[in-house]
Amino acid sequence: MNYTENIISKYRAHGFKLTPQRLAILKCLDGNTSHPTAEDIYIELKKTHPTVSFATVYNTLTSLKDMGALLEVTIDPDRKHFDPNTTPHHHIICTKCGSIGDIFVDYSQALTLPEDVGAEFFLTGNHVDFYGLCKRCRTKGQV
Amino acid sequence: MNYTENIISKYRAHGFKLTPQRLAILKCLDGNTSHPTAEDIYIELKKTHPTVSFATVYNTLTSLKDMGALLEVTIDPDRKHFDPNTTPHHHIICTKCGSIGDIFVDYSQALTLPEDVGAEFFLTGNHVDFYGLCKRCRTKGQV
DNA sequence: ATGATAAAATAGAATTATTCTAAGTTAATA
DNA sequence: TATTAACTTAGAATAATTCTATTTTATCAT
Ligand SMILES: [Mn+2]
Ligand SMILES: [Mn+2]
Ligand SMILES: [Zn+2]
Ligand SMILES: [Zn+2]
Repeated sequence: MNYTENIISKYRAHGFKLTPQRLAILKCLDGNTSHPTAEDIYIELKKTHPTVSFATVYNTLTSLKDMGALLEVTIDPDRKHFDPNTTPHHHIICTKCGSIGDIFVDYSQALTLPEDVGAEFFLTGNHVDFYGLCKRCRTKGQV
Repeated sequence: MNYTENIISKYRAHGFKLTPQRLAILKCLDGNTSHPTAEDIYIELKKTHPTVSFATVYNTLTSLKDMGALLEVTIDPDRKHFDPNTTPHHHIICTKCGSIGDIFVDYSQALTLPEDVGAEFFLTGNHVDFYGLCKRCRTKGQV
């Protein structure tokens, strides 16, 4: 069962309607590792569904988030990125071009809180933002 | 030499003017561990400088960032928070009330990239977002 | 001290990301 | 095939941030 099939059954379980727009968004997200913004998805959708609205994109992304089928990635200060891979993982962002890569390593063992902070906060999760330069941006003489 | 004095000399070194508004913003930031938003600072400034504008707050924050005297914290998906403490450190955000705490631990030793990602990205930095519940929010029967 | 001037402050307009609203459309069900 | 709650849509609204044009001022050289 792939991402889309999985979500479709979840959608049905939640009593959500399966509309062409939603299916197109799911198709766009399925296996997508580019961490698209809402606009990226909107632009992609327009190709097959020219009358689709931004509201539908945002509404669907919110539904998917609420179902736990989509993550919001908060690494870019300018806009939200979305990630259909809900396996816990971390990200690295190229500080030059903004491209985002996945890091499937569990650092939890090392990521413990100092005593004073542990007394103040009950820890529920962690996410590492890595910063770097992607291969493309390191290559000299770029266009 | 405290934060403000330090920044004042840096401002002079950069040829920036020292205006009452800038001094007030520096005073507001000095030793501030609340990770305020631009609006938080604006509201605070209004008390002593009723005619101050948002543009001045943003301009000054940008100047401070450019001078390396201020960090932008990207842990809240809804707005930017600012931090006068430029010592490398990490943050924990209460997922209920949004309060942000500091974590002065260097996890770099443990935060290494897997081979494939290391081949694609040249690593320049890291920041850990911790999620949790603050004491206040854990206390039952809150107001 | 005074004047010249580049830099900064201001009000408000503009922009951008996101959310809301009201009206028309449709997937799901019977 | 009809019913209807849920969905889609266009566009308005909101909120964070940036820009613009104008006025003001800190600094520096007289
Ligand atoms: Mn990812
Ligand atoms: Mn901090
Ligand atoms: Zn890059
Ligand atoms: Zn809290």
